[in-house]
Amino acid sequence: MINETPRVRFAPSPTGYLHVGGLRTALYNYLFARRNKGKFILRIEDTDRKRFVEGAVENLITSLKWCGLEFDEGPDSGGELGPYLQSQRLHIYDHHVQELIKSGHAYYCFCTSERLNALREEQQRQKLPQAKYDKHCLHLSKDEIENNLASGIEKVIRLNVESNMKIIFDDIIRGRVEFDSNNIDDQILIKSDGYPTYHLANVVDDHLMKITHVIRGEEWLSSTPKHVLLYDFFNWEKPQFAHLPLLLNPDRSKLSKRQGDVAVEDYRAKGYLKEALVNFVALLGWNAGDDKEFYYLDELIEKFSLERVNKSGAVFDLEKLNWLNAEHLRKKSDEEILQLLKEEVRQSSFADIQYSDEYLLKVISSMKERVSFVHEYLSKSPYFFKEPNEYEQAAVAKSWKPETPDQLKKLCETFAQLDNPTKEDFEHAFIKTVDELNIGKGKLIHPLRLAVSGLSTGPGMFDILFILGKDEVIRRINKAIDTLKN
RNA sequence: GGCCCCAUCGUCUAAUGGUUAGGACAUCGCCCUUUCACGGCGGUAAUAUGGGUUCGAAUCCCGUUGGGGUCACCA
Repeated sequence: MINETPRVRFAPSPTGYLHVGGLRTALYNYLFARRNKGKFILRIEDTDRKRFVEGAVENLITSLKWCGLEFDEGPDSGGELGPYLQSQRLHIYDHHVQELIKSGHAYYCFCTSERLNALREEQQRQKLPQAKYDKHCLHLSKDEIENNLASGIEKVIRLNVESNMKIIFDDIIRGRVEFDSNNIDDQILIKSDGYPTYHLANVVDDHLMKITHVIRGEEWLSSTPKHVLLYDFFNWEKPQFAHLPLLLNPDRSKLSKRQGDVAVEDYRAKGYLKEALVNFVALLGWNAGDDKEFYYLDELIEKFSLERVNKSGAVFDLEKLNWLNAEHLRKKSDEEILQLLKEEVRQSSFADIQYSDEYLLKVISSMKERVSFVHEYLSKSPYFFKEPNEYEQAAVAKSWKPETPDQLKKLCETFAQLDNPTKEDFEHAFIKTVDELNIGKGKLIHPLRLAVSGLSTGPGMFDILFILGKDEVIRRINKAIDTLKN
């Protein structure tokens, strides 16, 4: 145990997508493995045939890889201790559960769902503290069991939990946790369809796959005593447990679909950078003990430790995610952003217009401090991609005066004389014009911005003029004069 | 309801017996500025509560309250 290389796993059920809570669990497992030179394993817990979702496993892997979490062993990456799909390990669970039956720690149960329901209702009517199976089938005779088995009636296999036992385990995050076996039900281990339940499968697989640390969500804490019992009954060494605090909705309930996006692919589709998502989710429940909040994955690996994971749940705060996205986006080089922007343009309504890299790079450097998402280059400065067709109402009312058209015409005449103007040339020409007009700069600069961009906000005026170029600027001014003259 | 977990600004968190309880997001104000941002400066804002222990408690113990999780032939 001491010098064993750590082996951890992320064991999601393939429900169709990667939940951000799942991403956080996967990330902590990954960081722990990389930090401690261990192995990170992906195991798919697909033992519920009713919940089978086509393509879910592929989708899960795609999301995980998009985030940069590469696993060492898993369904599509091989490994010595596979298969890594539980549905392909049925014979293994079957083999092990037979041992339990032999040793008396598990037993066949032939109770119908009608009897189980009646039992539960009766227990509720009596206001018993909790509903539990009454161990009816534990007391069946050998012959009865043989006959039932031979007759082929439906059966399950249950865990035989003894009463009056203390079940204690140490959790890395929560410390010592204690349960009373009287509160633990005779959990079904093998379902009537022959598939194992989570409890059996996860213990058998974690043992066989030599998992050293079980790092999972807090929702598993209350079923951990069942797992501890199984390890003891099998006479297996237990892994170390670390139950992570839950990710919460703004109302502090467990993060769920009803209150917003929960799938990694949703955030990806909304334009969040993987660096930001990973950085954000890492900080939900963990910190290095200092004030650093901006991290890349490799820095997280270097700093991560389970000992610094918090105990209490954390609200998934979109505002902070947005801020981190902006931070990560601004830290990228213009060339990196160029690639992202070209992809964004390709998927936009401007797809068939050609913009040169040189042009887009100018747009990027002028807008970089003003956007939080790549798609905002298009939505916040559409005028770099097409001429304005309408003009911001409030700004027109505020700055478009009766004398404005004539002043802008004069400005156009000055611009027209420029030869391949730089930003400074535009500025000088502008100043010369307002001087001749004997008006303040502000008198003309706002209408000019409006005429050229249709909006009242954006990069420096002369940056916009330079990026657009002389001919386009003059064209747009004339169009604005025509449109707004009324 | 039983069992289990948790409890510092609105949110994420730091402070592992001695701090004017710190930082970040958000928010508000000021500066910068032709606009909007970025940036800079500053403000509002927290130890749930009652008892202990201690010279001293956000920190340790107990109770209360509050929140969450879990009680399936789902994971």
